[in-house]
Amino acid sequence: MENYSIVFSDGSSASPSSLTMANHHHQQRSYLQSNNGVNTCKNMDASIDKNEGEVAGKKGDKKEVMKKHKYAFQTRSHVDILDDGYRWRKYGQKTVKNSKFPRSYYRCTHKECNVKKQVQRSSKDDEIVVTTYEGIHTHPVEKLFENFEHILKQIQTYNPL
DNA sequence: CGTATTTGACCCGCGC
DNA sequence: GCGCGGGTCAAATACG
Repeated sequence: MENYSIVFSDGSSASPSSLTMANHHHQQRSYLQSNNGVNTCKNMDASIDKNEGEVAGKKGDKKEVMKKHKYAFQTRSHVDILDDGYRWRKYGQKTVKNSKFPRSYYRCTHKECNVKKQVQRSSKDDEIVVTTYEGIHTHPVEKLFENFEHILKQIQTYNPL
């Protein structure tokens, strides 16, 4: 878990003054197999646990050991939905224990792009929005402003797989 | 009319 | 086995 100070340049309402990011390196195959490829983000879960309670693993494909790219970060924002240039379709919402705010589940609307993300507001500090990305887009962004894309690139640069 | 959201049902893993 | 918590499906609904 490392901290970054990133300031958005457009000054939009979604602009975080600080951004904390947790990442995970899934280099342990034995771990993957022992869990049927389920939860590959032990470190990230632990870091989120401190803030929000438990985060369950996702059901995975046990046949092939595929890499799961999962990135979680939290921003200070008054809006839940950060426009990162992609289009997301909401497919679920669940209440989380130990949190008065629900968690929303989104999927990338692009065809054959299986990227998912969760958005969850902290119950303690309702200014904090925790966003979890899973997967890598198989297509370019459509939108012009690439603020968040830029941030993601920075994250991936700082945390090479 | 096509697409996105809402929302309860459903599924699954896990602990008791 | 059953209940619980978390994640997803899908039918109904909303919206342009």
